[in-house]
Parts: sequence; structure tokens; C-alpha cells
Amino acid sequence: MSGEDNLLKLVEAEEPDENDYRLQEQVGFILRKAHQRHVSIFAARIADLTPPQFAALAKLRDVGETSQNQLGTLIAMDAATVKGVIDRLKARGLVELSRHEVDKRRLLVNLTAEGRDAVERLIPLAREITQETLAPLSAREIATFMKLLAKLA
Amino acid sequence: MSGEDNLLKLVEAEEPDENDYRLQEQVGFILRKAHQRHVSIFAARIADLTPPQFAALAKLRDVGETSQNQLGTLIAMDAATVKGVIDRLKARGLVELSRHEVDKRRLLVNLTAEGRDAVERLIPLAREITQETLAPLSAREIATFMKLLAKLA
DNA sequence: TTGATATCATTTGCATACGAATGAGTTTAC
DNA sequence: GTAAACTCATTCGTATGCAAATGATATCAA
Repeated sequence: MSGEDNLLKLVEAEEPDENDYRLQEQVGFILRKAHQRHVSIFAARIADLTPPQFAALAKLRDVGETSQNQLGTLIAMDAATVKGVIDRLKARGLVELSRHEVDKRRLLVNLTAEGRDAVERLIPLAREITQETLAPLSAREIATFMKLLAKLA
Repeated sequence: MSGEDNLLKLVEAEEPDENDYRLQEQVGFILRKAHQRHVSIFAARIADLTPPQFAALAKLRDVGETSQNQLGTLIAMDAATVKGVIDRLKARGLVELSRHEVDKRRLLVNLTAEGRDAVERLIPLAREITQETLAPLSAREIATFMKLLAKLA
């Protein structure tokens, strides 16, 4: 009976779920919530730095001195956003800025000693943040999820 | 040889990847990028409304008149954020506000006729946005991904 | 009943995030 | 060699997003 009804609906409808739009099932909505949850976990473990600020420090640790724009590219921030992040890190003495000798447009960013200490100290916490964010998934699910998520990013 | 080296490293290291922290592989970083990509796809298809604004309209279509706070809960926005979103929708005539008759604290939000028209018109585009966001995945991968993402959100 | 507690909404302050416009410096094309 | 095109950085405006403080109203408990 209900099987017949469903079949009927499928035949009648030109498109599935004509009038139906479930916000809670849209990938964008869930992506936003998952991101919010991660940021909240991050804030609980690293109170004095935001994820973008930490990303900047961690990337500078990787690549060493770079231009502000280049750093932005590496951590997926546009020029306007990265400027604010770097300004705040500079104000706290975690990075230092200098002009490129040859190309005078470029603003070079580098970790200070204090900045380097901070990243090294925070990396173990960052690992825990990753773990806690992924805690609802099994090891196998994590592998699958990360592979698929990377395809979407 | 290289197999022996790897084994040696594993034995020597107290923790795997002691000095290694790859920002690009952390779930938070990729989640942020995936979300950015979605927002960008959204903006390309629906230029005059943001994802949060659309979420508010779509949810009001679902549940009808609700209080501002309750709406915020339904679309995962805190009170301060939802206020700004509703203010801007009101300024554009897409929602209207009224006081709850009994509980005078509550601010009721509802779609205007124009707001309802807008949602109905935009829902097909929102479906396309979801599709485009998920386009890098196969149908099977989408099912897996959505299941796992929901667990994280 | 009234005093403590809880809820709804608002405001302020701070931090991303991005489009668009601008200015300074560099590279390319001719 | 110079004008056009490009790149790097900055600024402005707008929109989330959240913590914390505040005020108004409701509810609960003694």
C-alpha cells in the first residue's frame, strides 16, 4: 500500500521532492555547522589564538620568511583578510615584518623567537583539536572522510 | 633499505611525526576551505542573498512564524548573529516582525509575501548550489560523505 | 507574594571573510 | 625606453560569528 503510494508519487512528480527543501540536509548548511563545531573545539583548547592566526604561524614555521600575499595564498586567505591576521600577530610580537630588498612592493613576514616558541608549544594542542574534532568517527571513517573532504576543498 | 630506515624511525620515535605538523592535512583547515568554496559557489548563483540569509528564509518557510531566538536555534546561529541577519532581511522587506501577544519578550519573525516569493524562486537555485558543491564526488561518495559529515556537525 | 532564577533580545567589542577601489612598484610588449 | 598590464599591499564597506554585559519579562520556589 505505502509502496504503491510511493511509486505513484514517483511517477507523478516531474522532479523528486517538488515542494520539499530540507535545509538541514544541504551540504552547505552542515558544512557550516561542522566548521562552527571545530572552531568551538579549537577555542576551548587554544584560548588566546584563533584558527586563522594559528594557521599563519604554523605555515610560517613550515616555509620560513614569505611575503604577506604569498602566505595568504598558502593558508587560503585573501589579501584583505591576511593583513588583519598578520597585524594582530605583529601587535603581539609573534611575527615581524620587513620590506623585500629587491621588490619593494613585498612585505616579508617571519616568526619571532617568541612566535616560534608559541607554535612549537601549540602544535601538540592542535593535534588534540584535530583528534577531538574527528572523535565521532572511527579510524576507518576518518580516512574515508578526509579523502572525500579534500576533494571538496 | 628504505624499509629498514622506516622501521628504525618508527622504533626510535616516541610519537609518530614528532616534528611534523602538516596544516594542509588538518581537518579544521580543510573544513574551512571546503566551506569557503561552498560560499563562493553560493554567491555565484545567488548574488543578492548570503547563505545565512537564505537559511533564515528557508527555515521560516518550513516552520512559519517563530521567535527570533528559536529561529536562531533552528539554523545554528547565536542570538547576536541572528539579529543582524533578520534586521537585514527586514530592511529588504522579506520578513516582518511583531511582538508575541502573551510573552512580551519574544520577537516574532515571519515571511512577507515578497519573502515567500523569493524563497520559492531561490530553492531551485539552492538545489543547484548543493549539486555543484558536491560535483567533485560520485553519487556513492556523496552518500558516504554526507553521512560522515553529519556525524561531525 | 516576593525574591531568585531563567529566558529573550539587544548592544558592544573583536575577529574573520571578501568585493571593490586605490596606490605603489614591477614586468611585458612594442 | 615607455606605455600598458600586472602584482603587492592597503583601505573601505558589508556581513557573519561569538563572548560578555545589560535590560526587560517570565517562571519558579520558599
